Amino acid sequence: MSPRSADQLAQLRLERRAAIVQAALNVFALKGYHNANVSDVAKEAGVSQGTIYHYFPDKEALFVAAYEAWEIQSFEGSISEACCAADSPVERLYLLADTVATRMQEADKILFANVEFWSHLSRNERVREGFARMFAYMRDFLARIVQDAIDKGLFVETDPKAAASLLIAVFDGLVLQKIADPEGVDWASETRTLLRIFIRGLKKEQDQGEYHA
Amino acid sequence: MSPRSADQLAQLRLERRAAIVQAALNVFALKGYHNANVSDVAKEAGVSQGTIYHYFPDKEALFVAAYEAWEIQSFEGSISEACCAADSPVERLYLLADTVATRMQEADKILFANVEFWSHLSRNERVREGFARMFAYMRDFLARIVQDAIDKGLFVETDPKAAASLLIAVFDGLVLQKIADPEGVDWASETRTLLRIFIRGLKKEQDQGEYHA
DNA sequence: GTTAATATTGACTGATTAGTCAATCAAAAT
DNA sequence: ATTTTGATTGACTAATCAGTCAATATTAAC
Repeated sequence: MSPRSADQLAQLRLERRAAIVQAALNVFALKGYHNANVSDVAKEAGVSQGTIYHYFPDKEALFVAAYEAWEIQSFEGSISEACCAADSPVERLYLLADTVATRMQEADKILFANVEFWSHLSRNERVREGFARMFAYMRDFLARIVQDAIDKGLFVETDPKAAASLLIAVFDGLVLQKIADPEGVDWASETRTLLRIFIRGLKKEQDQGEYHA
Repeated sequence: MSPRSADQLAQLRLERRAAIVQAALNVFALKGYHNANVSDVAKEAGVSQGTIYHYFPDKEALFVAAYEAWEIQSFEGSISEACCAADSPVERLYLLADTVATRMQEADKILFANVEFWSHLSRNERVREGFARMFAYMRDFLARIVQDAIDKGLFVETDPKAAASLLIAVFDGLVLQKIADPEGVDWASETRTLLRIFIRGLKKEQDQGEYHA
């Protein structure tokens, strides 16, 4: 009917591909890599199994694509934005924690995806590279905030990258606890408590014997 | 040849079972649940595949047994001992961190097992229960130390269980980072830095602007 | 020494599923 | 209208592997 340009076709192809990736993310996150069949992904995406293999050479490539989509969805978007709203570096850390906590709470699926992906870290080179890239991105992002706080005389002298690593480690650890006991982790409160302790541990001037928000 | 009592036989049976469990732990930890075949475990244990099924009803039961063995190996033994050596609760925390760090460093296998087991948390009820039990054990253990520190006026008033959860979370998170980049995590130093920040964040009386070991 | 009971074996099976391919369809170009 | 190009399909295959079982070995009991 309506004639389309080559651009439009390429666009359509990208959209179809994106739909498959999104379906793969949903299915892998829900069932895990090994329990998810390629035909499950095809059904979820509303295409046939053959079509999947028209866009991806094999199941592993599909998984990696889903992993990268998750990576982007998780970090490139809202987090970095949300974080630039606050003025002081300390406020920025709190805001960042809140944003992460909110995302974690609303996207249960992603929690599972998370661990599923982690379990492939040790076995899939491309996943490992993707993780390393994402981790470096997050760590440098946080490290800049910590460095800023040090420069402004708010934090004691410390290695900002190490501090950032530790912050990320805590969030990752909380994710695991949430998976083990979904009702037991109150994200909003746990992350705030955590940050309060952590920031008090880094602050130069401190109230004696009292927390402060 | 030599006659044996029923007790000795039962003992032999237990030993054979333990050998299979240990083999399962090695194989699952190395290859992951889905990539490890029951026949691999049999070969590692030096028995036939049929024998495995004489001791365990199915692969999942074998996995859970391996998980529980790991659980016990990881925590019941050296950690609680090492931790009771120190006098002050703060020293006890440092000692505990060192012990865990050492164990993590020497047992690469267990790191992988760790994540492999985590990835089954969301899908296997028995693994989830085992994890919850182990987590509660560790958390209560740490919480008692924190409570002790609060009682002695060393730490500010805080929820000791929440503080303990956070400590565990950081260690778990560091494990993940270690898996993603095995060379990048210097356990001894990272865990000490972590604890220094954490303890300073909890301490009542603080040096202003300086860390102290 | 004979029998009973239990442990062990490894070849086999039945089910599952990643990946293929010949046939079909749809759109674009001529 | 016809051809060409590429997307789509879903039935099919080839391989894998958890779990079985009839046969065998080992030990205990009598």
